[in-house]
Amino acid sequence: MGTLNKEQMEACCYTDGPLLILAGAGSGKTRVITHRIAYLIDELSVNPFNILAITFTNKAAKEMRERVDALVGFGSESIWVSTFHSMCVRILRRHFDEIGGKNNFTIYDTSEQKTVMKEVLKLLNLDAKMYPEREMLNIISKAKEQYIGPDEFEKQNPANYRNQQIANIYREYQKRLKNNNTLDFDDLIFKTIELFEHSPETLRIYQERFKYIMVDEYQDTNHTQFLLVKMLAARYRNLCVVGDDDQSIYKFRGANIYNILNFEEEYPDAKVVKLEQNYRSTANILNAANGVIANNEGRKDKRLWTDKEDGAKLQFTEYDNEYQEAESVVSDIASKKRIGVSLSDIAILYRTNNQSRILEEKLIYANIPYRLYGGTNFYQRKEIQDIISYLKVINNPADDIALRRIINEPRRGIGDTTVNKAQEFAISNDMNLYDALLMAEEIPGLQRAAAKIKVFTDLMDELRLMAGSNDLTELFDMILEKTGYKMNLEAENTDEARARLDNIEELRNKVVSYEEEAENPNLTELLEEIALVADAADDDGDGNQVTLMTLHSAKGLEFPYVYMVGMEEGLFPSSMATCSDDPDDLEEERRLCYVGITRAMKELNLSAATVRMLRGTKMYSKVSRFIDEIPANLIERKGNAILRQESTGSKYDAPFSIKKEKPYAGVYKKPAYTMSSPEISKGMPGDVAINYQVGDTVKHIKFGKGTVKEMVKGGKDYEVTVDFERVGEKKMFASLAKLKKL
DNA sequence: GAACCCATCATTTTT
DNA sequence: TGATGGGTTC
Repeated sequence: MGTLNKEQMEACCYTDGPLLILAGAGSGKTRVITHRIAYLIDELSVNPFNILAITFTNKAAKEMRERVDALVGFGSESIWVSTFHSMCVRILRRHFDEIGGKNNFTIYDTSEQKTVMKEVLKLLNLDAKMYPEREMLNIISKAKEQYIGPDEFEKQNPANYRNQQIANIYREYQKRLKNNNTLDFDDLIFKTIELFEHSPETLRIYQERFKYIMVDEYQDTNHTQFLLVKMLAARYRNLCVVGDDDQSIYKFRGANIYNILNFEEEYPDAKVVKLEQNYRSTANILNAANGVIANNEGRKDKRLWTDKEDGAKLQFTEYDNEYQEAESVVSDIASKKRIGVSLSDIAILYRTNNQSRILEEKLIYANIPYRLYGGTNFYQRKEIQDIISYLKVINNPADDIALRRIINEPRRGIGDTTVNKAQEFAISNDMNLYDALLMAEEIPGLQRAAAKIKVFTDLMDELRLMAGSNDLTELFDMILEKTGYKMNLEAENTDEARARLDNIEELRNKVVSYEEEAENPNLTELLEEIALVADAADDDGDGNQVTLMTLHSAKGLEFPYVYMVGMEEGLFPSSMATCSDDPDDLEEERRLCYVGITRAMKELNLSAATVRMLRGTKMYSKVSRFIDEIPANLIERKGNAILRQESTGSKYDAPFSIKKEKPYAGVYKKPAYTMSSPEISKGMPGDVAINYQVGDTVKHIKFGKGTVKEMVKGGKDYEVTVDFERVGEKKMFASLAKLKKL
């Protein structure tokens, strides 16, 4: 594992012109990207400043940044490693004014979008039953993903009353955002494209800057992201996209699988490299995954292989009901624990979040610690939103939504009637709510509340003054004190109030750590980080826990032991997909199954329940078709599943409607790659004289002094583990790290 | 402004 | 089944 294999190297060294890396699950994709960046810098002397690496999640960005840091000697800080959204924010902060915006905009999250939409519907006097907020926001989001503004929306859709109304809603919604000096998530990308279209000079700046562009998880990009990348790469065309069409599972959120499938049509001179060697799973697991995904049509032709051993067969058990299933999974985990398996090596994966409940119950009962991913976000809690709203109003008084949220929180006698009057006045005078409050005395009908309003605006003005000094932790504490928010909670003296105080404390910690880390801490950037980096609670190092998560959130992760529960028709694949007339919906479920299977390294246990309580009613389901798509020689069936296979007169209707045996090539193995191709090794990193060994003190250009702990030879490179005085242990490649013996 | 009742409606999620 | 939201009542 020390070096790159042939294809990985090929992908690493092909740097001029468009490149598509089809990276199968577990094929060492991140390694390739990071090594590619290192190669660009160290071997081709590309200025790190000219490199852009785009990821989808902050987590991925962070991981990539760390790995690049470890590989690249110097200058890695000037590489842009960022998500689409934070990249766009960074660009818009400098140029939004060129298309009539303000560069100090704030970002609205989903709940704020919803509030805006409610107001829009009220203003337009539309029935929320006919025009539900959620659906409206969805339609707008889909439009924005297609780079369709309100006017185009009206033009492109059938000219009926409803569509006209929706276009009006869209227009009004945008107007509100603009008045509040805010953008929603989709706008970040939309407006950046708009900026580039409107101002070719600005686009040119970024084209010149980003001479080398890499996009990870390319199968997850939506249309606007595709457009954005295309614009940026248009000049130098050094565009490298990495992805796996078989792992495209985010269609529902706008991902367009054709971005990756048609990459070669978009870029006819594109080079394609396939990474097909899997380093993660046993052969049995891998071939099970291959067997399942082979049922999809219109995929890129590729087949994962491994030189690992067959390993244990997959297990499938059908239980009577979901309680039995959960209990059995948990007792299995308990026995693993007893023989010394680390709980952090175990994951339970399911299709829908609500399946976690029973599992949690049984885990708690069995006294097995677990970590649940998903669920309510920390930032969605009321108290957190409240405090953030204070920060938002201080930062951007035009933010009506945040203002309304806190104007009477805690109670200060400014009720809905008062606020509504002020809001009406604001709208008819084309000003924002805060400005209206400042002149409350002159607003008819507000004289009585004016005194209270003044106390509030004075408080906010005072806090805003404090924000100017940029001592954010102090500002945070002042908000809690001066608004009485903290006092109120303390006075409540309930468990709930104490939990809220704890959450606020946690938010405070985030502010503190932001201030410590930021180069130039300021409120705008803090809020941006909160909006953009709202990942579910940081991993607290406490490792020995079972992981519970949806199949979706498991993408990109791996676990030695995996349980996939709820393998039932109607649940997985979901009934939405089985009933859909778009066959791709079913294929997407299958890809999700493929993702799930390929998370497992050593052992994969699948299970189903014959009867399951679903939405208050008992559901009798057939076993998931995906179980039958796993080649029979790779899987052992237990429980009801066996009864069904053996006796035709089952109590429930024959679960296996699709029983025909699919032709299968059998267990597929390739010998491990041996490096011999002179063509590939030419100019590769690796011809560095190594004059140090384990125990020596060495110096790294960035990390400083350290001691060599371990050197693993692989091919012509060494993977060196060094314990640095300042930053602790790091793994790096001898050829790239350029360590000097002291 | 809080407490309560009824109706409704349910995938997947990041930014 | 159970969470959520709107509307009503005290």
